[in-house]
Amino acid sequence: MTELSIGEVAERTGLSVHALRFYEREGLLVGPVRRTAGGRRRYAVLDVQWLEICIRLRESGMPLADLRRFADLVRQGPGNEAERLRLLDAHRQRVDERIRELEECRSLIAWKTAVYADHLERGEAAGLWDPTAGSPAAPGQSSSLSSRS
Amino acid sequence: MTELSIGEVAERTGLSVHALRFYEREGLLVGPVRRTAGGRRRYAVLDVQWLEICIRLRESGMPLADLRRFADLVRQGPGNEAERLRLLDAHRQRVDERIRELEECRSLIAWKTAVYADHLERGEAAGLWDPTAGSPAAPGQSSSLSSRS
DNA sequence: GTAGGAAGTGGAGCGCGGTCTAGATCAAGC
DNA sequence: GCTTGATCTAGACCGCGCTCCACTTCCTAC
Repeated sequence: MTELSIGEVAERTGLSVHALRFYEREGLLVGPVRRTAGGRRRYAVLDVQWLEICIRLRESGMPLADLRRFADLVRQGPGNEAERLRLLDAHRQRVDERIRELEECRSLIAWKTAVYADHLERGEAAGLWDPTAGSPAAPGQSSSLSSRS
Repeated sequence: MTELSIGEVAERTGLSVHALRFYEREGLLVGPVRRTAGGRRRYAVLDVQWLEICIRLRESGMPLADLRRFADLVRQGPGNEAERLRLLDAHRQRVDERIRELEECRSLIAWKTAVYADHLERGEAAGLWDPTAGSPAAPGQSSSLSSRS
């Protein structure tokens, strides 16, 4: 049983059957999926592996349009590897940038949670609103973001 | 000139004036923004600081609904710090999770770009399709994702 | 006083990434 | 044969986060 039904693929990839059909319609798959005599889809191992790559790229924020572009390139066969590389590399850079951004946000959030945790530990009465209260130092440039919240 | 017009706030926060009005309508701001006699918004420093927090939280993927909930809590004043903490902390955890996820994706993408770069360096003739070709080891569990692309 | 630009309001529209519906067909088990 | 459940297609619909439109009002400068 080396080929899978759409339901089985949905189960093991985490995509819904709806999403699987949608991806196919949108040209995100490299080859046309094989069908049974009755018209049902039969996914080969390669199809599922490709889907797993798609899922990773999507998870990391690649828009469907780029994913389609990548699938188009692969579908065209050898000869356009430089373009595939550019596409993936540009995406990797965006992912790096996004990670950096998230880490910055994370540090602000962590600092604010520390302010609250500290406040709660000292008891409800201690004032978050008192600007002179000693609280953990703020990260980044701005140092007075806590006064209101 | 300690208060700013909506245009000035847009310029320094990077939000559009449309978005600023939208955020206000959606209850994402803590206090009602002051108005001039003629009805124009005048943003105080605190308003802008709050917006900067909102922007960070949004950037890091907090949905507007949660942001509104947080604004509601702050608006209600002292006494609900524990809930604010829970909200922020839950978000921080999601951000951490997201960073982890992105890093995993990044390593797959980096590996695939390495495969392509390697291929191009050896010249267009070398086969990406040859499963026996020595290529950098794949990260994670799956080791045969390259054969198709 | 009038021109021009910024800002006001309410509400429609949009781009993305799916999700769901309707109604038909297929396939396995009794 | 019949039921049950998975799958099929085409196309409508949705939630989110804005964005834009139409039209009015305000304000500054000439």
